Amino acid sequence: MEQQPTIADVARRAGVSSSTVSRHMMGQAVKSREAIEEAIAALGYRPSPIAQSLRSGRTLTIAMVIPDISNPFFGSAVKGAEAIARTRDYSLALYNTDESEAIESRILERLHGRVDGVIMAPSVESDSAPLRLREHGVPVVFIDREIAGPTLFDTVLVDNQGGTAQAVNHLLDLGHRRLGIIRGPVASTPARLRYESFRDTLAARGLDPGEATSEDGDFREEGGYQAMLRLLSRGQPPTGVFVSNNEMTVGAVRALRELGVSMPRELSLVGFDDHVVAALMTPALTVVNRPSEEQGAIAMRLLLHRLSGTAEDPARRIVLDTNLVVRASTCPPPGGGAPPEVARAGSTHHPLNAAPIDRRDP
Amino acid sequence: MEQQPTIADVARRAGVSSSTVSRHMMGQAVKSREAIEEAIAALGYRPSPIAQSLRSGRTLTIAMVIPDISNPFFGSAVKGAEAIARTRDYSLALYNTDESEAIESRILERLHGRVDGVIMAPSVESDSAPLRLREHGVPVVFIDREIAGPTLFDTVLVDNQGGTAQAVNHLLDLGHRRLGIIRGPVASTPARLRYESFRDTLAARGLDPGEATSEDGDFREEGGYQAMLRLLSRGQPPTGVFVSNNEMTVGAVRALRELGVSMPRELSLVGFDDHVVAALMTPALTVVNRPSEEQGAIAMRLLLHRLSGTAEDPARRIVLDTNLVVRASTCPPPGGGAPPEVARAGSTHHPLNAAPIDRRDP
DNA sequence: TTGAAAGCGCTAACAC
DNA sequence: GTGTTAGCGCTTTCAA
Repeated sequence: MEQQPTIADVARRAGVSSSTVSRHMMGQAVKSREAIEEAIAALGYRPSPIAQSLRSGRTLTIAMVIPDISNPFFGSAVKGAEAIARTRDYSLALYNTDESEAIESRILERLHGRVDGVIMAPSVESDSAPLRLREHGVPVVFIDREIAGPTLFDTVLVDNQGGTAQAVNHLLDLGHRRLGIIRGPVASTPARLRYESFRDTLAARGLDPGEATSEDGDFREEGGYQAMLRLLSRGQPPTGVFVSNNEMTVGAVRALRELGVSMPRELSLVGFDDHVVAALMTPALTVVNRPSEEQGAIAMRLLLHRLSGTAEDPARRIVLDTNLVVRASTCPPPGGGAPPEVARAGSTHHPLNAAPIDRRDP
Repeated sequence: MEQQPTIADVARRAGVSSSTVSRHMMGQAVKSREAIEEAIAALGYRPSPIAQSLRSGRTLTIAMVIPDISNPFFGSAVKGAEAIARTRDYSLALYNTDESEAIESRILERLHGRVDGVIMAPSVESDSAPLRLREHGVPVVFIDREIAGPTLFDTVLVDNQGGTAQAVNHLLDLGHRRLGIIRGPVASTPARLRYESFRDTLAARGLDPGEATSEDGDFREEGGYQAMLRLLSRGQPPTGVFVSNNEMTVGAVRALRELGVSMPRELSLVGFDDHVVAALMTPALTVVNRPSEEQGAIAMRLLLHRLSGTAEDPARRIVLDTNLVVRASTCPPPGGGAPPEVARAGSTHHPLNAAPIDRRDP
């Protein structure tokens, strides 16, 4: 509970000036090294990071501003980012926006001067707060989402279009013709891209996107639950449904169970984002998977690279590949569809995730 | 990209001294308020948090040091803690130890002077790093785990003994007599307490704990998987198994499926910690649940209370209740056991989590 | 090789 | 009510 010793204390004890101690700390060769080291050890001296920051103008801290830390995707991304940060002696300050633009903008306002850079998933594409940060010289890297306008920021996305196309084509290949989608908040990048790509893929296959049913969700479990209920209350409910993210998928499955709709016999489901346990559900879920920890790590690397400031590179936009993990929540539609051989052609099969499933009735 | 204006810039523009500006910022009444406010707005002045910290000695940052951010329990705890912190204008710095004592101690060393307080789940009970932080005047609150010795730190635990007893008694009530446990790393608080309580509960019910089979795990999925494989390779494998945490439960279920062991017909399983999707697996998992977000929030409240420094209260030790969520992964053992009515008596049933489950074969 | 001094941006005595 | 001054702990000129 005592006062931390300062560099002046060390200098006094070693019989030198504080500049000499500072030089020693900076790795310069110094005559009185031994005495200084003795004093440092005896006093337990540690330089004050705050004072160092005030001098250097650098905080060695990166902020990560994300919509929902309890979403496993963001949890993994944070883990990946933190691991990289630590290897470079940076700390990670975490902020949760709860998908709220208001909260996000309040957080961002407070970030000036506290952090050297920001990794964020903007809650809406119309967001202008990142631009203000940028104007103040704070580099920003987008993860998973971006904002409208010219590409000014380093960005790490996944191939939302490709992933969605994989999912939709998989359903079409199985023979489904009445498709549905549970969207996310379409003001956000991934929700918009996944929705657009859903429609584009249908059109590319000669189907009328207008006939597909779609419901709004909010990227949360409850939203997925409600959306699925609405989807099934239609006169002609879809036989194949694409759900735009992991949390909503959980809610959608819950709705199916409550209504007693058999999956995949009556309804096939493909989700975006893998859950650890998607493989363990019965039926195990067919999902579009992506490297989430890697996504966070790459964002952090981009940001630290920019902070190292060697070059004024143009903004980089990195798009990571997805892969379709075909499990048991998809099959041909009730009326019959394409044969399985055709259906599964072209889809990526991930054997590790498709562990044999005990179908015996408990 | 321009230089941030300082308080001196504002003072100059408003035609006053910087102390007057400072007073205004601190909420004092000031004659030249209008001119100052104009200058602040025109220049976009924001006080430097670093400089404020250097003066005040406070960083308005709390560190949270946890073993695994991608574990949903810790994810929720972080979410709860961050929410409380933000209401008080504190930031949360997150550090992931990956269950490694070495990494943890390196992180803690770097924390001096960077944060006002620390919330942590020590990786081992013999950990002495928290004591060093404490000596340097940094308040520490333990979450979920604690260290050996006198209670010097505020601590927020769950009722590991009570929760384990609920689980074990549930299995015994169902008629199981050959029980098994998959332990966590017993150098950590929850792993030790859950293991001890497992044995104590057996003894209290007149059974010999020595006859129960136990396997070491590491609180990770892979450890649970391996432990379950070993457990089942015994001559007389248990009919009821208690798994000490959520990640290991996922691994254990995977092992059961690979081996084609039917759950719960051949083997009943109870896990500690709920997963969002535990309810969606088939069979849905019976688990010991606890309020994880709340646990993080309480830890943060305790810490901020201590920082407000009004009183030198003794350390507080808060133990949160668990509740047993009975789902479908437990039933009487193959040879037959107590009738279900008796078996389920005394267990806490959580209706929301026990949604009806589609048992039809897909 | 080293010390003295200035200054990073802010706040709090202390005077007036 | 306001300006002057000192100082939080550090690093880096500038001289010696």
